[in-house]
Amino acid sequence: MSVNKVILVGRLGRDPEVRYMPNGEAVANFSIATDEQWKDRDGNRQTRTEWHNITLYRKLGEIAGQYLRKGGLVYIEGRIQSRKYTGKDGVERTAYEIIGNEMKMLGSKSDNAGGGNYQEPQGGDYGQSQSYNAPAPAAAPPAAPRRQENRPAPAPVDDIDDDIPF
Amino acid sequence: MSVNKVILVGRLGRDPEVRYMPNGEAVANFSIATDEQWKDRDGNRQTRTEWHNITLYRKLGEIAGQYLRKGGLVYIEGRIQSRKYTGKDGVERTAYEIIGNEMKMLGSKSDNAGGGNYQEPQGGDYGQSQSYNAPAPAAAPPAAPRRQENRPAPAPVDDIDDDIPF
Amino acid sequence: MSVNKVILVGRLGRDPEVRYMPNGEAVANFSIATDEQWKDRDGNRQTRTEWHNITLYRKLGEIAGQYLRKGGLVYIEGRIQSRKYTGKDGVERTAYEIIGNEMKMLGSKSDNAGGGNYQEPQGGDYGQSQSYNAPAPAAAPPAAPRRQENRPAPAPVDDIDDDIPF
Amino acid sequence: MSVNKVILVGRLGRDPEVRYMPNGEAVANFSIATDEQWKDRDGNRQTRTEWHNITLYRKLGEIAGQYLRKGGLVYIEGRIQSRKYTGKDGVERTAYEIIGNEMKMLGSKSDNAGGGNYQEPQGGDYGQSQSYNAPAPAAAPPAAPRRQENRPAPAPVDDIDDDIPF
DNA sequence: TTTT
DNA sequence: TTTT
Repeated sequence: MSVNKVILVGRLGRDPEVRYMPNGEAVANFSIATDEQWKDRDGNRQTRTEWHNITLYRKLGEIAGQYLRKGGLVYIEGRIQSRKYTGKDGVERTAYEIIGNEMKMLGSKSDNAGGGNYQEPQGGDYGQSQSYNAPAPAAAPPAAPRRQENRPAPAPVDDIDDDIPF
Repeated sequence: MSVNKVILVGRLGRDPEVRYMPNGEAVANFSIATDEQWKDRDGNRQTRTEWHNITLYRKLGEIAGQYLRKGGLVYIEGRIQSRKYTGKDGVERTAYEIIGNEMKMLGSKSDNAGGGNYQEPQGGDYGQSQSYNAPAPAAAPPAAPRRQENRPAPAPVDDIDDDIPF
Repeated sequence: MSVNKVILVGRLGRDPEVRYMPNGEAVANFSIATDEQWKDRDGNRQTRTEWHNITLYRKLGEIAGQYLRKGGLVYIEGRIQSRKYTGKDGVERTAYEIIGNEMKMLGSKSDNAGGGNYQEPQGGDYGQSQSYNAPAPAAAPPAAPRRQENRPAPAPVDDIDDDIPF
Repeated sequence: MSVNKVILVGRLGRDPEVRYMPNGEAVANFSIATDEQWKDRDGNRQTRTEWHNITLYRKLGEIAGQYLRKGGLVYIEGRIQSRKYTGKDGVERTAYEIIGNEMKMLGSKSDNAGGGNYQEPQGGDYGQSQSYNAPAPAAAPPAAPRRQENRPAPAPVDDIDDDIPF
């Protein structure tokens, strides 16, 4: 009865952060930039960058952690989701994020590499069943950390679900 | 080089508010609900409603004011845009909204009517050139109010761009 | 590395036809109309109707058979797929269809009803894992027909994969 | 009242062909490949390539002719449109194409270059008002050829609207 | 915080 | 006909 769909193509501002929920499922967070350009009334070219906070769960989150890199170009399909939280300053705010259910690495050349000993070093597309997509389980410490092979360990678990959302 | 696209189908929580910028161009604001449903681990059906703040400029804004109504089903295509603002409490927050560039009324029956003496009383689709879409001009009092025929006058101009974004 | 996505909202020209593959999985076929309207150079309003052939597999196909009806408004998300076939006249042609992986019934009122003794008589949304979506298995006779409760039996199995694609 | 939207990201099989209508407006034609990959029941990785015929009118068509190149990665947003035609063999067929209203060059590196003396040698995004998009004017000889600077002249005009659609 |  |  309703549709909530977002399609983004943009570049990562940083490498993804991958954390694990108590049940061992991965949660990857990163943000991507999209730019819009237009000419103002004086004919001057203007640019505006929008940063989108992306959250990928489970298998997609793991793949993001393995293959996506700062500066890489990525296609994300998902939905908009808001979340209320209270900051360190005691102020309630609303955070918005994109919960992705589809992710495809674009830009075949240098960016988003990752290589390592994986079979898909360059590009690929990955889907996730919408039906598995329970809304925004809060990130939490991993039962079994499952360290990534070719990148640093995820942030310490006590950093998770801190007061700043992204 | 990047894509920022949102596609929503949902119902309006209230009638649109239409205001006018100094140059006489319309700005319509309203929010629409999308629902997602899933089963939790106990097999219980869960529902979550997300409210999306929509902004339509110019011709699209005028058409929204004329035809869209609380409860009506609408298709919106646009882009995500954030905006920083400082609330009455002096706290800075970020508001997110969807700047629509396409709008189509769905739900042929009672909702979204409007009828009046227009030729398209029921449904219709309306596009807007992306190139006309300068990013988020701040809403402002109308140079020439151009009252809507079949709905109440827009909110008093001194309400516009107040501290609460939506 | 690539994206092939179609989003349609339109009305069914006929009730869906549901057939079954040898393994018992459902395949629903129907077409939906989309209209575009524009003004020609003389200012006359023109309309053009495009008919889209939709194919839904498995669970989505079953749900379509149960709930979608001629005239009903439906949201379909999927991908474009072509298929070569040779007609009765011995001529090879290419058929295009939309393989849907998401379907949502819109238009809450009379259309698309179905009612019966199902829990979701009016609207609802249904997803399908992309990963289950093997490309276009040919439709075939059912191993176990599983008659639909509130609609006529599917077309005789020897009609399936005939020379005319839709 | 309806939506007909296609979003594609894929690579061009050849350089675009640009022709001109009698009124001097450009029409660019090219096809792009999208791939889907899945594992069959034996766990073997399968690939299927779909070729999409793209048509871009006016400004978008000119930009495509200037910047898009064989092998380049491109984002296309548009609508599905069918067209009946009779081939040399006297057989009537239906051709499907995507009429694009948005085009963005992706893949910043080598592909899609074009450089020349233009200001946007690498990537960029270009929109087109939906409202200008009259359905499929037939391609025709140019009133004023307007030769492209950095590519060969368009196909001879008597090749246009021949019996084979793409 | 990305990229051109 | 592209690409990895």
